[in-house]
Amino acid sequence: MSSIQEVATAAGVSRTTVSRYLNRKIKLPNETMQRIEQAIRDLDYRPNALARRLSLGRSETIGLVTPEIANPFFAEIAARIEARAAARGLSLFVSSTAGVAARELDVFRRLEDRVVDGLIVMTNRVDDGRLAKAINRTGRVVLLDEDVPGADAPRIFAENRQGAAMATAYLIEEGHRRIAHVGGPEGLFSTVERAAGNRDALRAAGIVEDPGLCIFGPYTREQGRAAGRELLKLDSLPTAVFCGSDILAIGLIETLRDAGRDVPGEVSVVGFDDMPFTSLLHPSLTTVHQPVAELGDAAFDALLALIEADPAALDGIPPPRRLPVRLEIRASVAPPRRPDP
Amino acid sequence: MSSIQEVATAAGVSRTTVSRYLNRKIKLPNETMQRIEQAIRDLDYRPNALARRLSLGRSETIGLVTPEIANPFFAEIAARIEARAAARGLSLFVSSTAGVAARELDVFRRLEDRVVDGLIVMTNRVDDGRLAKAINRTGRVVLLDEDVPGADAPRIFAENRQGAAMATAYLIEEGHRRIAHVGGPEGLFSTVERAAGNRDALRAAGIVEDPGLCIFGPYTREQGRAAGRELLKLDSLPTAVFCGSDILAIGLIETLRDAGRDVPGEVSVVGFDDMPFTSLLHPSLTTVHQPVAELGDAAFDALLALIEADPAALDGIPPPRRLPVRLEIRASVAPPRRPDP
DNA sequence: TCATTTTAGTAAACCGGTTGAGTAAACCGG
DNA sequence: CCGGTTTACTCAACCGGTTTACTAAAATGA
Repeated sequence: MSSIQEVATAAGVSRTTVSRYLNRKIKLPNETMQRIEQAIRDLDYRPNALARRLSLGRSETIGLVTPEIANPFFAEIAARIEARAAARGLSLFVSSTAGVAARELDVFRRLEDRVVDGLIVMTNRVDDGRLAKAINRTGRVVLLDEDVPGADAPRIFAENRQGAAMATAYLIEEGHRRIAHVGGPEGLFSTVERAAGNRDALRAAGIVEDPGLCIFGPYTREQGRAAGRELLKLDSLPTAVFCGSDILAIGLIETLRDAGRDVPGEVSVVGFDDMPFTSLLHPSLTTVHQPVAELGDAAFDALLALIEADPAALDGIPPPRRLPVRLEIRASVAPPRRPDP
Repeated sequence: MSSIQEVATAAGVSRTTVSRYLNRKIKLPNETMQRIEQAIRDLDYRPNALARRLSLGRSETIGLVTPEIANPFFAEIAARIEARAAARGLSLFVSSTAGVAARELDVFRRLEDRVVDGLIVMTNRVDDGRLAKAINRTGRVVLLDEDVPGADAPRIFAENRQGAAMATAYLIEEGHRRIAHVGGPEGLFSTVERAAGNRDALRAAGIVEDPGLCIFGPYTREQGRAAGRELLKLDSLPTAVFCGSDILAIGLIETLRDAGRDVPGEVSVVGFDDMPFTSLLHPSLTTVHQPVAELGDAAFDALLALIEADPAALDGIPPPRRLPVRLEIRASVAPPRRPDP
């Protein structure tokens, strides 16, 4: 691999000149330009990115922190961000934390080590304060989809509360009144918001929320199954369930089906996220669609602004951005068999 | 951010000493050690990875090239590789090429720019020779899942041919004799191998392959739908279809279902890959399971060997590794209604 | 006691770029 | 023809580590 010095020597100029020329910081007479171009071609020169990075103090890389990259919802966001980053010549470093605090925090070390210039963080646990502290210490972080209370960072969220309200309102419209809620981890931002939306819709319909029909736990398929088992233990099943995520809904439906309960015949189910492939499930899942592409784009743009803006020009962090959701009506909801009183 | 020089000054030693100490290349008396440790703590020192990378000439990053990270099959492999890389302190740079040659080749530029130390490449197109050339020029590449003919690189593949043969043999066992094949892009390694396996099984059963029942095209859901439309145009539907990938099977089933054809009642379908969630589809998909975890691990290990081995010690590229597959029997296959003659 | 080995380091080059400050020569206007 | 401006560059410092080659002092051995 040839260096800029070799190019300079071959072209009969100093390496400063070559560097400036390549970065378009200098106007050169045609003849000199051509000598440099020729030397670059002859030597098959490519600037060493490692050297440039050290010199500039930037890694031209951004990091994406996801709980689980194998989850299609996160994978889709990752794809979107990758595309946008690639278009800007930025590399994307992806981390899959499995919701383990240590692994999340480890990524911040990479921010401090200058391995990445900034981070887009999606978490799925309730922070004990360490994450917020890490964010505030390093800066250059954008929170996506899930909040970290106390962190000084731009935020991009879906309209969780409205989405949940829409979902539950739809169940009510279809005639349901005994509606369970299977939500995410207790205390987690999205859980709280979606539960609130669920409550909004119930109240608006004059339905008293039954705490016995609310089950919270991690956003996993297994938790969906567990919730299903809980519900099956009740004297009578609710006629509908609003789930805080598709993955919970999937686990729930599995259990109900295994127990011989028909969905949506006996129990209607609504999810949240609209993961790819949920339309192919049996029954195809009625769910609240999150605008994945827009979430990814907005997060990327916010991070770029954070990285490129000179720190002095930053007039505080922007208010959280809320992206609209919509209800995707499919086949997992039907009117209850005997309308509840 | 403090530098190694500041630590050295604070500890009253030279930066050489600090560097060597941190890299365990020197034994120091306890007292000196403690002074250095103290200085590191006081200054909250973290080595600048950019500087280390330039100095070492390594980026401590590997790249993963996928056709589409949003595809759960690739996402799962990415997750696996990420975990293994993280355990080694390596970063993972992920690229989603959408099967566009230019984007694939672009990643190789990053290899030349020293942005990554090596690449794990999954492609989904038939190479026109450019990819092979790029691989041979840069080296430090491992091919995963899909071949690039003429490339000098370690290869990790699934037992495509055997897997396909198992799938088709299973259809035959169930009583099918008129079996269509919906394969990937013509000429692509996996397509060719899986088609061969399909043929193997047909021949073994004395069935003459009907070229009119073979449809090839990209590994996309839309192509699966298109194939479905093709099959529906036939005078009579085949009783079973072996698909070269789950995503093709999904598209195919969609079209068949939309046309009112029952799967597996009227048509049985087998896929390939065993993407996550295929078990939740309606009907749950019988498919050839690819050992995702093992594929990822093997690819990572092969790349690590390539990067860490000193080039002289490399005695040629190892032969392709073949990982076993198994047939995952679910619900998308049933005996034909009237056994074909 | 003196040579030899070990200990505990250090100086300086190197990785390959970027950049602020400066300069020699050509040009230009009055 | 002189002073000022423009053109076409260059010098040397800098980013922050790693590493080779070397040394002064202490410990060891004969």
